Amino acid sequence: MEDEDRLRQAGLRVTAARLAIMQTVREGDHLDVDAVHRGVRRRVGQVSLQAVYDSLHALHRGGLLRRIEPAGSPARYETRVGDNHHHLVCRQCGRVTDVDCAVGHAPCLDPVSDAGYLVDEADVIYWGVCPDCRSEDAR
Amino acid sequence: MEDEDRLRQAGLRVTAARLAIMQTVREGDHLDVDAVHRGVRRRVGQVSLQAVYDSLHALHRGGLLRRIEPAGSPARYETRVGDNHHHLVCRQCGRVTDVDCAVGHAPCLDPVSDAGYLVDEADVIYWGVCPDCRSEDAR
DNA sequence: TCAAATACTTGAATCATTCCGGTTTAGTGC
DNA sequence: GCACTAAACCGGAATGATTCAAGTATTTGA
Repeated sequence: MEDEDRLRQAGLRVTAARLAIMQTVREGDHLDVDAVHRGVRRRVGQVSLQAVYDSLHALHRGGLLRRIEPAGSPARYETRVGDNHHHLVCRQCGRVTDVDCAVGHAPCLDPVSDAGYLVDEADVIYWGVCPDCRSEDAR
Repeated sequence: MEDEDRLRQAGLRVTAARLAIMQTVREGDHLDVDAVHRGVRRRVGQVSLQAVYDSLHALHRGGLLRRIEPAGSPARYETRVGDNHHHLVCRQCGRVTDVDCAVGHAPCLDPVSDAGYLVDEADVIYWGVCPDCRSEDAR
């Protein structure tokens, strides 16, 4: 499905900025807001940072984008939604890499005990050092 | 083991402020920095917020405290370290509740594929609505 | 085509956290 | 017990991602 339709389906208006955000995020690799902003401007010219914040929120609320926020780092966005995959985060360079979920389909949504909570999402972040930084260190 | 010994073992000096921080965090429930600060002052009088930040970092580095940082919320601390348990976080009130790990002993440390990362920690956060907020909502 | 709702703009505010330079204190060796 | 040094602590200022606010522009569907 096209971004345009996805936007409409989520009850959002279609604007050049939003389409550019979707493209930018899709082609990028877990970009932060600033990187998205740069990408959007490269595509469609002047767009304010606040508009990017606004739209990212709207797109996230509408389920078109997933937002991840590793401790101590600004928020990052990706287009892979709905499959509840997980993330590897490099402690040194901050790079984020997707990992599939171990436990099947709509997985990892069930804690051992839910303590009465109504759970709707699980965030799993593996912290470590990425291959590049490892070889960097070895030098 | 006493906090005093734990501090020394981590190569940290023993101060009234630090002991009070340990106590406060132990008796509290995933407190944020401000709450720790209030608790410490109740116990030992004037201590600066910066000292609390400093000490919490030192204690975290020394492995005496675990730090959790759910997206969009200030950092919180707990004394339960080393067992890699997980957390339920309430979307409405921000409350944090411990959950044991599903997968045994030193668990959840192995992603399906590590993509070449050297993984040393896993953060698992289940997002939902806590019992209190649920009954609040039902009203 | 027009009105209403939504999106975008600029500019300022917020707030947790960090940085800095100076002062005090705990711990060690005498 | 005393002095010395490194670690802790202090107040104050800076940072930086994010949000708020109020006005202007654009999309949409009637």
